[in-house]
Amino acid sequence: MPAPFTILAEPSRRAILTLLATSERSVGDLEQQLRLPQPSVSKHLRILREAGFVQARVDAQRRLYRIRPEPFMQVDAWLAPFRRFWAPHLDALERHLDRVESQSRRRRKQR
Amino acid sequence: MPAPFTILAEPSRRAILTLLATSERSVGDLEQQLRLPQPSVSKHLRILREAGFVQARVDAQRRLYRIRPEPFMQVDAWLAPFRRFWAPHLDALERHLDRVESQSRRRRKQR
DNA sequence: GGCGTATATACCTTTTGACGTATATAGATG
DNA sequence: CATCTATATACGTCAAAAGGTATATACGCC
Repeated sequence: MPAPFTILAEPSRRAILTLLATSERSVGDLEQQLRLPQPSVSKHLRILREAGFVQARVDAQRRLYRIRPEPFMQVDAWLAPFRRFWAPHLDALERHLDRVESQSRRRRKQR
Repeated sequence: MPAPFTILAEPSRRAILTLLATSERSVGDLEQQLRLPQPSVSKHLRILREAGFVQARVDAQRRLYRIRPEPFMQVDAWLAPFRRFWAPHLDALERHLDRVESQSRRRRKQR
């Protein structure tokens, strides 16, 4: 299996993941949002799935894709040794990120 | 300039950066540590330099390379929206709102 | 100035990966 | 069962990127 960074090199795949970060989506949904040909979306999703970035569940003819955390964690772990170059107060940063995450979750509830 | 993720897709470049995370190093130093041909190291360093990942300073005939934080920060920022999928600091409210996702996470944990 | 060391670049070859088009599969619906 | 919708795959083409070899540049030292 290719390394997570190899997978993330492709802009359309990053765009797909960013959309899925908000919510589960069907292939057609992604196709519309990104203005990409359907086979292209399916192919990227296959690569993302095989690399563990996403997971599909079946809903009639549709496939609903959602994020899986493992490969992201690997990327995050690889990044760790470099954080000291820009994050002198790591715990302050964590608090900040937690706050941002909480806000986005609250927003989602309103739908 | 290519996106940071494009640069990081190459394994030798990630290896170079990981070595530089510890300390500043010369080209020959990297060449030895990684058992790569010298032109290969120089070429990767050029790409890393042009993408802002590293910076060189001159010491006689040698070039000493060191990490620059900016592109790493960009990667870290891109990763932010995905942290909620594995970040352990979930308070009660967030657990409630994320019920569906929590179920899939629990299933995966069992493996 | 000639030579050794350190690094960079040029050029060619090969591989990898993305894209487009066509087609296959699978379920839904009348 | 014929047809429509949703998604996946197969195949051919093309371009970007990596690797190897040779050579250039730059500095230090005798």
